[in-house]
Formats: sequence, structure tokens, C-alpha cells
Amino acid sequence: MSEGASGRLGFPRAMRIKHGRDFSRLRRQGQRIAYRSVIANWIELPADKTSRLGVITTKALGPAVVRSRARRLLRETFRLHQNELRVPLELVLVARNSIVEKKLPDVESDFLKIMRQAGMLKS
RNA sequence: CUGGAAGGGCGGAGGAUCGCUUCCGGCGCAAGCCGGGGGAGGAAAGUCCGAACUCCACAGGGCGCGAUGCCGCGUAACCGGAAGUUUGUUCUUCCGGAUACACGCGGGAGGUGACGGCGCGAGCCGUCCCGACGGAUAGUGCCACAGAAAAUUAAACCGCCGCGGACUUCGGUCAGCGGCAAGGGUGAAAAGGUGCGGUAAGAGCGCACCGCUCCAAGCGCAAGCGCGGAGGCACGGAAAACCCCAUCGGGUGCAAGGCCAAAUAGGAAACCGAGGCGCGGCCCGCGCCGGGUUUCGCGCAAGCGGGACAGGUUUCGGGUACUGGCUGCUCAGACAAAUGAUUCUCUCCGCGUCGCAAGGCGUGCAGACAGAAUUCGGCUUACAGCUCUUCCAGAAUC
RNA sequence: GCCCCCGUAGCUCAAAUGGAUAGAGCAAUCGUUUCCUAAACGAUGGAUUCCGGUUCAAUUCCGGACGGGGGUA
Repeated sequence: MSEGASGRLGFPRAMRIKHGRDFSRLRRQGQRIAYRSVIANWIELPADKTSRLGVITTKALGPAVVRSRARRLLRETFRLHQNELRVPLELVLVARNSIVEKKLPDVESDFLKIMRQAGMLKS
């Protein structure tokens, strides 16, 4: 059913959170953990659904080129590690200021630390 | 060769794997899958100008408001026409329009800022630089402080000169009545300047020269320049104060505006025509309301759509870098917003290190500024490094 | 994306149509008082966001840049 079962690591547009009400629902009702460059809000989904991701990069982060890069880093991180999740999630990642100078491995380690702390990773 | 100034050009190349997005073709009931093509910039930025396009009313007239203001030439998207081409209202080329009160280039007043030259001097000439440049004689107001006086019959504070008078130590002193714009002083600015004559002292009062104003041969498409002549000289500054004159501008902005399956609330649209109410900043004017007739559609979120032709290849011509044709590929289109991640090779540059050197090794996100959002032209700002042209300075060589 | 506003000491505000020393409160520093601190009193320093232009003269007028804030589906 889900692409995770086939081992592929795609991230098409259908897996993105687009609506403002979805964002505000997750920010208000979801679990929340912040670590270094990332804040995560999430809600667990039933096992037959696919995970969805939304990314928030505020204007305080910097100009457009900086915000775009932060968004791409967070999206790439989620794409590479989506199959390691124990259950599907609706997830919102918020970039913090410290992400600006970081490279992909740093962001990956921050993300995995949060997911491990939340007990969301497969053992 | 090194450094500086001004003005141009470029802003890595090729590949692999994993992703995103769009178009075309194929498969599939569909979700989607497979193959192929495309996928950020010179500033995409700031949103400072202007234009296209959109709807509001057909965008028209007046008032108000805003903008622009020497002259000439040039220019985009867009619009129209013709020819060729295409399944096509597709695409290409040419011609014309559109327009500048966007902007670019050139020129001319002006400033007299910098340097140089000429002249006793006032001043003039040359080179470079700046150059938002209608009107101060349409009117109203302003020019602080200082100064006697700050703008129109200019003006006597210190002065200069004359007259008669008083006093006198016979040098002059004092007050009075007149004349004078030369000198001093104030100021950003004091009502032409330099000299000679003239005079009681002075004054364009007279003369020469310089400047100014007016006329003007001739030159230039024009702004304008100006041979020559006339006038004793009038006209302070500021319109980036209000304002006057001329010209231009209606507002709105792709979050404009258009189409629409399903669901929800129950109305909505078109036409007819007396009255009431409202609306561009305001008016002419226009819109809305209730009534009748006809029709089934409208608003909101989603979706569709508005939405894209600018570069590269080959070769030819003209040039200082470059640029124009020919050929011919067909090429971003998202909407919590694609254009990314990892990595290899090659060159460029910086740093470290080894080496006499050539170069080797290591290191730094190809290393700067920066990410399309309706389109086009311009302006401005940011920018590692490479590179070209011209000029200037220094060093070396002939 | 599009459309609008605003910039004066460290902070909050002045300076009416340009005119000379840019002012006030709080804060800061120093001193007096006190055994010490606070309060009080006295004194001091500190600013027109930046770059050009107009003008004799610019916080004020004009142009540009920079920074900050707001509206709009």
C-alpha cells in the first residue's frame, strides 16, 4: 500500500501539508519536541495511511535564498528517513535560526535525535 | 610588468546515483508506471519610474489633486498590415504605429567648482568637472542675527565737503543748516566694475576699457552662437515658499479579472419602466433598491485558466572590447510555492606546506551577491573572482 | 506578489509655516549627604539613519539609499 513497503524514497506533492488549518491544528494539538536547529510537531496516524510533511520557514530566518535552502534541507531529511518511522505521522518541521549555516548531515542528526526521543523510530 | 580611475563582457564545464516539477508519447478503469524533452538571475532584489493587459461605465467633460518643464535623435512589451509557414486564431520575417512629461546618446545655455594661460586691473580665453534648465515685469508672502538702511522716488552710523555762528591754549573743538554714495564698518547679499578727467567734496556727471541690456548681417534642423551697431545702465535673491503658464495623468491592480463538478445557505441574473436611496476626492453623470415579465443561476474554499520567444548551434558581414544578419532547436510555470541532495573528473582562484624551479600534496559548499511568481523597458542597490578597451602614475628594457 | 506609512540622546517625546546654543523626563557617569545603600541635591557626557542637491543658512524643502512597521486572499 504505502511506498515505504516497496523501499522507495519519493516525496511527491500529495505527501505535503498545504492548508493553513492543517498547520494550525498540528501546531496546537500535536506532540512537540525542539532540538538545536529544528522544532517538530506531529500526530500519529493509523498504519494504513501515508505520512505527510509540512515545513515552516519564517521570515526571521533570513532572505528568500536562505529560507529556500532550509526548506529543502528539511524536506530531504524527511525523504531519506521516512521509512525508519514506526508509524505514519502528520509532521510539521519548523526551522530555527541555527539551521542557516548547517549542512545536510547535521540536520539529519538533529531530526533523528528528536524522533528517537519521541520513540517514533523502528528499533 | 605593477598600481589606480572610467566604461564594457563573463558569473565554471562534463558525468553517475537518489529525488522534485512541467510538457509530449505509450500503458493502465484509476492511483500511477515507463520512455523522451525542458526547468532561476545579472541583478530574478528594492518596488523608485514608465508602459502593456484587466475590470470598474462607453473611461467622456469640468473642478480639485498629482507629475513634468533647454534642443535634437533613438528605443520594449504591445497593436495593425503584408509575405511565408502550420492541423491551427501556430510560428517567423519585414513594414508601420505606440510613446514618453520612463530612459539612453549627443548638443546648447548656465555654474565658475578645479587647473592652466593672457591682462596694471575690472575681467577674458582654454581644458576638465557639475548641469531637476518655463515665469521673480501676474499676484501674495519671505530674506534671521548684524547693520544707518534688506528691496524700489534706496539709505547719512562713522565719515568727506561747503556756509555762517559760538568757544579757543590759535593746533582746533562744539552745536546748527545744507551738499556727497567716494572711503570705513555690518552682512550671504548694500543697487555695475577698473582707471583717467572732473568737482568744494562727490557722483555714468563725461571719456576709454570690461561687464550688462536691446537691435542685428551671417551660421545652425533646433536649443542657440553671433560680425557689426545702439543705450549710461535699466532688472537683488529664492519658485526643491505659495503660486501663475504650458503639457500630461480617471481609478484599480494577476491577491486584477474570467470559467466551473460536487456540497451548503436560500435566492440570483436579464429585460421593462414612474419614485426613493447611495457612490469616483467632488459635480455632470452613474449605480442600487422596491414593482412586473422571463430564465436558472450566484457567493465562498478547492480546481481550470489568466501564464509567456528568450537564449544556444552553424556560418557571413561590420567593428576597440563587441555587435548585426543567415541557419534553425523549440525550451520554467509553481501556488505552505519545483529547479534539490550525495558524489567523481577537469580546469579557475585563495590559503597552508614541500621544492632552486617546473610542479606536487592538503584544504576551502566553484567558494561573491543572491532564488522566478502577469509581462516588458528603465533606474537604483548588492557582488568573490576572471577578462577586455581607454586614460593616468611608477618600474624595467630598447 | 501588490499597495501604504514612519525614522531626533540608551528609552519616551519636543523644536507651528528653514534662522544658528537642537530642548524635557527617565536612564548613565561623577560628586555632596550617610556607618553603608536608597531617596534628595549639584554637576557632566551623549542625538537629527546615511549620501547627494536647492539655499547665505536644512531636523525642517527635494532626490536617492538603508532600516523599521502596517494593510490586502
